[in-house]
Amino acid sequence: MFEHTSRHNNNDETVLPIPSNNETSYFDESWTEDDLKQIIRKMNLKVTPQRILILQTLHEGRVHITAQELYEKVQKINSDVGFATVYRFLKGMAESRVVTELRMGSMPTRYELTPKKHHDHMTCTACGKIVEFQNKNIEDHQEKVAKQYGFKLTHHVLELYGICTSCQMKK
Amino acid sequence: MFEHTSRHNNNDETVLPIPSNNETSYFDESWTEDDLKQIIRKMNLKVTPQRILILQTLHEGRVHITAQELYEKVQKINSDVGFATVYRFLKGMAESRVVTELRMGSMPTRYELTPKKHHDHMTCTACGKIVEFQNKNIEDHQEKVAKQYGFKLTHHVLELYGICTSCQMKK
DNA sequence: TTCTAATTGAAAATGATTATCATTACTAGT
DNA sequence: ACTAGTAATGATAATCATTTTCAATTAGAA
Ligand SMILES: [Mn+2]
Ligand SMILES: [Mn+2]
Ligand SMILES: [Zn+2]
Ligand SMILES: [Zn+2]
Repeated sequence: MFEHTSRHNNNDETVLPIPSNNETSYFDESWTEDDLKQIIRKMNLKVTPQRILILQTLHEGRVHITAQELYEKVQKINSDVGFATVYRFLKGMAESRVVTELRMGSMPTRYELTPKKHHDHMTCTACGKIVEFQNKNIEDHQEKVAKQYGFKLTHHVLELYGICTSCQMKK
Repeated sequence: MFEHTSRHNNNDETVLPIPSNNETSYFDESWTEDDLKQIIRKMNLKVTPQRILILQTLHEGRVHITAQELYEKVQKINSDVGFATVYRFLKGMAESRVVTELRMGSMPTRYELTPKKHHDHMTCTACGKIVEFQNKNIEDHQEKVAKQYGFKLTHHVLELYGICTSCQMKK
C-alpha cells in the first residue's frame, strides 16, 4: 500500500509525463555532497553529517515519505542519527520550504522535496496510489476567489480522493 | 482567534451572501427535539439525552468547532456528558456524513454540520478568519483531472490560506 | 586551536484521539 | 409496565505522532 507515485504535467487537457518514477530518486539530477551542503547552508543551518545524510536519503528515496520511514532508512546507513533529529530537520526544511508537508486525512505527515513547479495530489483510497498533477485552471480560479474576498494567498491544499482505474476493476 | 466565519455562495464571479452568520446558529432553521431524534435514528443509533444535547449544541453553536470546544459547551449544560462520548458521536456522525471533518494544518480537527451544498474554505493565517466559498469551475476542473486519470472521485479537500483584508491593513 | 552557540540523541512530555471495560440505560417484545 | 438483551456511556488508560528537555558533543568563526 502507498507505494506508487507518478508525476505528470497536466494543463487541463494535456498530460505530459515528466520526471516521474515510482520508488526511486525524486529528481533526475543527482546531488553531490556539495549540493547537499549548499542547500543546508542556504537555510542558515550548520552542516552536519546527520543533516547531509537525511537530505541525501530524502532525495534518493521514495517521493512521499513519512518521518518514521525516513528515520528508518537513515538508521540503516548510520545508526548515530536520532529520530528527534530527523523530525527537527524535517520541520526546519518545511519552514524553509525545502520540503513540503502532506497531511492526508489522519495519517502521519508525508514529506516531499518541494518541486520546482507546484503540483497537487490525487490519492486512491483503496490502494494508496498517489497521482501528482498540475492544473493551471484550478490555480487561476483559486486566485480569483481570493481576489473576490480581498485575500492575499500564501498557499493552498488541494487533495482529490477516489478510486483508481485498477482498483475499480478489482472490485 | 478563529471566531469569524461567513458563508457565501460564489459561482466564480458571483458572490451571494446566504445564511451567513458568525457566532450563532448554523442554519437559519431551528431544530426541534424531534428533528434531532430523527437525525440520530437515521444513522442507526439509539436516541440518548447525550446525543441530543451534543447535536443540538453543535447546531446552535459556532460553525467550525473542535471536539474539545463542543465538549466544554455541552459540559456547561449537562456535566453528565463525557468527552469520550463527544468524540465517539462526532466520529460516528462523520462516518454518516452528518458532520464534516476539517483538518487545517496541524491544529485539532474542526467539525461542521454537513451543509446541503458543498463548500470549501479560505483561512486567514493571521487571525484565523474562515471564509466559505463555492466555485463550480474548480469543482468541474477537478472532475476533469480525475477523468483524465481514470479516477472515480469520492471527495476532496480544498483549503486556501492567506491574509485577509483587515489583517493586511493591520500590518 | 579556542571558544561559544548550535546541534545532537535519549528520554520524557505533550496533545489529540481511541480503546477498554464495568456500569447504566434504551427499547423491542412480552 | 416489566424484562432481557444489547447498545451506550464515562472514567481512565492507552496510542501514536510529534515536540521538548537537557546534558553532552560539535561546527565553524575568529
Ligand atoms: Mn507530490
Ligand atoms: Mn464550512
Ligand atoms: Zn487504487
Ligand atoms: Zn485575518
